[in-house]
Amino acid sequence: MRTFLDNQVPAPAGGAAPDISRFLATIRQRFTLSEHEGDLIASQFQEVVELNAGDYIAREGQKIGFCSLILDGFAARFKETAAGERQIMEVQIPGDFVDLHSYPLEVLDHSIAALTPCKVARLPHRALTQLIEDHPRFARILWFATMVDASMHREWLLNIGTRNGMARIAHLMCEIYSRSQLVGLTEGGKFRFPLSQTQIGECLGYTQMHVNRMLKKLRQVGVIAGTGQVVEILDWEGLQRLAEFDPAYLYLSGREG
Amino acid sequence: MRTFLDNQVPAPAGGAAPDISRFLATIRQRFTLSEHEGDLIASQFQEVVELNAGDYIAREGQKIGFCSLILDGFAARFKETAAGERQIMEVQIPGDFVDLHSYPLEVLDHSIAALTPCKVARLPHRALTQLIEDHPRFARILWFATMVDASMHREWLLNIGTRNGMARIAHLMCEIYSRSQLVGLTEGGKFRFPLSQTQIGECLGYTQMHVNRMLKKLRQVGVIAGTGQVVEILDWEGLQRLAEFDPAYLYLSGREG
DNA sequence: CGAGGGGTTGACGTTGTTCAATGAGCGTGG
DNA sequence: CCACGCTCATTGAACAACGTCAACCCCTCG
Repeated sequence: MRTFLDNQVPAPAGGAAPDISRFLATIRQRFTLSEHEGDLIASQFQEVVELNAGDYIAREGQKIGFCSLILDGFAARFKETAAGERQIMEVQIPGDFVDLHSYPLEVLDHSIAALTPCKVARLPHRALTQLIEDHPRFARILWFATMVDASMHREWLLNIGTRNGMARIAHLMCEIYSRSQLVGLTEGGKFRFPLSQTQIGECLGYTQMHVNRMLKKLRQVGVIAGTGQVVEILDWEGLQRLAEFDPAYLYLSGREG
Repeated sequence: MRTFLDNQVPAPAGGAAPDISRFLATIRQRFTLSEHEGDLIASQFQEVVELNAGDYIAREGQKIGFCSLILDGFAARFKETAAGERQIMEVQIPGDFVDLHSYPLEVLDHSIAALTPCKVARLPHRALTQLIEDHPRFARILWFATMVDASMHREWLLNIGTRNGMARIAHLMCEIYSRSQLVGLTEGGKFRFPLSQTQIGECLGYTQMHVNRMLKKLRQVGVIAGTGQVVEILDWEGLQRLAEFDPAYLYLSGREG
């Protein structure tokens, strides 16, 4: 992966609304949403851009006028210390409406960058405001979506603050697997996990070397297999037990009905 | 402090609207809000309850129908592991609208409990819904308030994930001092900091013994003084530098104008 | 006056870091 | 085609940060 650079390659949207079905799937997991409402949201997206690994989607301190939805690829929210250490706060997968936070906040407190090549659809804040005015119900849905991010932040705090070694890494695996499953990105126990060991360390507060050793132990214990871009879960129950993983914080079950 | 128990002592609100001026001050720091609008919000609060240290304000997994605003005292958001280790995710001070998250989420992913005796005003979700319907502007303001919590979670992740020793503790001190200042709870460099060393540890992922040693070092270096309920900052610049504290994540400056 | 919550301190063990060397894979240019 | 520079992964040994165990203090409250 290249370092976090800023060269974006805009691609013409071609007039047709982008395929945001993965995003809609995450919404419909929790709210009822008619086909018409889904199309309405999709039609508001203005452009689709292709990003390289390392490209910024949003930048700390910047005032941006649009939100981005990941159609394809992986991204991450992160902040950096003065010494250049990076802390990743959330891994973003296809279907994630990544910088919805920028809508109420206007100026972002953190950055978001592509971890792999990404396809991203953009929705101007103006269109969002209009959408909410016409359909006040959407405000609650979008507010809810951002609150799930906050819930995930809290679980990560619990993870980094109280768990150690294999459990910490196992928990990250469990989360990404569960979320990938929701948007149809798993095949049996296999799922895409394109983070380098360095990036896993940046998620968990570990060095790359320590991540390497813990991954080795996880493989030795027999809960996961695969070392590259694709991870296979050999013992889902065991992995969950090891990580003390309880998916409640992801709010995957329905609310309204 | 007693352990986190569940005995709440309701106190009659007496008909008059509670004094939520500290909360309004935090809002007015970022948005313009007329006196009338402030009174309108205050009038919606239904009851004021007095809590003992350790009492729950909200409980993980519970479905609650109201939000709580801290009028007086300190509280904390936290989660627990199976082993009983507690991770505090946010320290709540007077003026904080603590479980506004429960409004969009309905079921909370974490618990909130009083750290000291607390006075808390309650606002039913129904009243909140009505308030937003009548004044759509309030939705943005409240959404914003919850997003600042998310921003604080991210800074805590950075703190626990990348900083160590004295810096980690210094950062917590800087945050509580800055936020206390906003609601008029500082006197010179002095502010109330009623967390036990155990609780500080639960915020930062340290044991009580390690917190003790780091506090000792902070005192030796001469940036803070005081060991009990009240902490005095002797060298604000030095403390900030040590902690790499940048208050931007608290969104204390105005937005709308 | 005894129990129990906090705080303080020391010796020692564990977890995770640092430094350092090595190899595998992959795209680029000669 | 191969050499090269690069990123990523792997491993070992020394070291630092932090946790554990244990003892002791002070204070408050019943």
